[in-house]
Amino acid sequence: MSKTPQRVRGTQDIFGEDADRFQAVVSAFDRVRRLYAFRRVEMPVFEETQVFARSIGETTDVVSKEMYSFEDRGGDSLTLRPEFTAGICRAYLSNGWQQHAPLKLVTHGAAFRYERPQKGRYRQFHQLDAETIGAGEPAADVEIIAMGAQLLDELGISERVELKLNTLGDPATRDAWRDALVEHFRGHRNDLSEDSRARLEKNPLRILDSKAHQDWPIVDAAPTVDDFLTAEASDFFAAVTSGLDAAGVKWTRDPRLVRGLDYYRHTAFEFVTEDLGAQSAVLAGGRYDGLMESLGGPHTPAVGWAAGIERLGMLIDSPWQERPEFVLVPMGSDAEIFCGGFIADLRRRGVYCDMAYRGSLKKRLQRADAAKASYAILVGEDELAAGEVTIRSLKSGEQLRRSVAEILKGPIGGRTFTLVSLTHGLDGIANTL
RNA sequence: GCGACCGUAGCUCAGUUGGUUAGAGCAUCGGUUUGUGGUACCGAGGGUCGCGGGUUCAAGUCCCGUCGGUCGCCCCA
Repeated sequence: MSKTPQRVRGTQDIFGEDADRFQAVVSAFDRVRRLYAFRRVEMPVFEETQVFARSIGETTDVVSKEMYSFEDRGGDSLTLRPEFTAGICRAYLSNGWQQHAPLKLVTHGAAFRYERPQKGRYRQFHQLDAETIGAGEPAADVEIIAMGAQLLDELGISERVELKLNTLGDPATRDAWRDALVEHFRGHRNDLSEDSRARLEKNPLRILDSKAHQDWPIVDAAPTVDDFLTAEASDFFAAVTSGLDAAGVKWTRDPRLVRGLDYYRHTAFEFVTEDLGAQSAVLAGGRYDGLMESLGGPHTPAVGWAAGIERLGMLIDSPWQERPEFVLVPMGSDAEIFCGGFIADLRRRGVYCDMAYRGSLKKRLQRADAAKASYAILVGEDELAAGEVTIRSLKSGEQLRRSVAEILKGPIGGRTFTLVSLTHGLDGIANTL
């Protein structure tokens, strides 16, 4: 057993291609959210425990077992955010953001749940989050789902995911449906799995997505929400589905898709995949019109979703790795000093470059090659004496001498000028100076 | 919290029915070439075989425990 500190369970050191994947997901998210006119917010990583405890209501198991809660030095109970929604709602209430309603927001970052790690599931994980607060119109549901769909499309994984959609109706619908479900499952109590018999008392809606095969016939025979939809709830769902159709977002109805908490109303949706083991959801959300009230605020309709960055990162194609255009290769201490200044000049002009400052010339060129740079810039005594550098194409091996003064003639920020003055004449690049 | 499987070099792994001094590839460093990368060849460093106990003449190998990892169950706000 090593004496050095180890990574704590369920955390990740994300490096290399995984880090590139992470960044690719976040970049796509930021691009798409701008297209939909969602504004960026940055939220605290921790909140008073009650922010999350009240948002998840009576499910005390989750509060006590699955939240990262701790006392600070003043004795206050704080909790690392297990998700973004509750914190954003708290901010909406405490900052008077009602004045901006309907407010379209996105954020992303780390979230924390004390769970057993498995594929696509970590204790510190990372989410994208989108919320539209203060909008009760079905158009808000359509817009935010369409944004999720476009994100998945731009990530190139729309073929690997499917949008499942359901409605939970309004409170009257939900209560009636829930009662009917309980009655139905009680009638088949002895045929249910052990887990589902326990769920019958704690969270009967969850029996609908039971993984136990023996439950499936009973689930299939269970009453669906459609039998209990009020006229308003039915109209709302019809507006959402026709809006999605108009937006060209493909969806399938999943009458078993539910949310356990009472504040969820109407729309529930999940983009699911079969490529992530037991974790099928990659982007999921719904309308949570009752949440603000459970936090003590006024009735405020809202809809949102969250998506796991790691899960999305696992699904996308390997992203393009950024590579330097130039690697400087100084030979000798005078050249190293010169290159330290020269590379700063190049970088101020916006050129992505790096310097190989260790080992023999051979080693330095190997490093330039390993970095997948396009060109190496060699500087030794000859070059210094002449006020020049040698540009070597790492593709063709062609080399040319270039005047330092000419390269640096262009303005700060003059990236194109600098690139051309370095590379023209190599690899068929014409001199356009 | 429960279950299954897995822990050997920095990484990926091999290691025979238990049998001498535990191996390979990749990576790292050096050399063939002290101013020329990708390819090739040569060499070097790097391991208390996760940890503890047991069985045995002998344990990387078998048994028990423990810690860690992976996957699944529960849960999924």
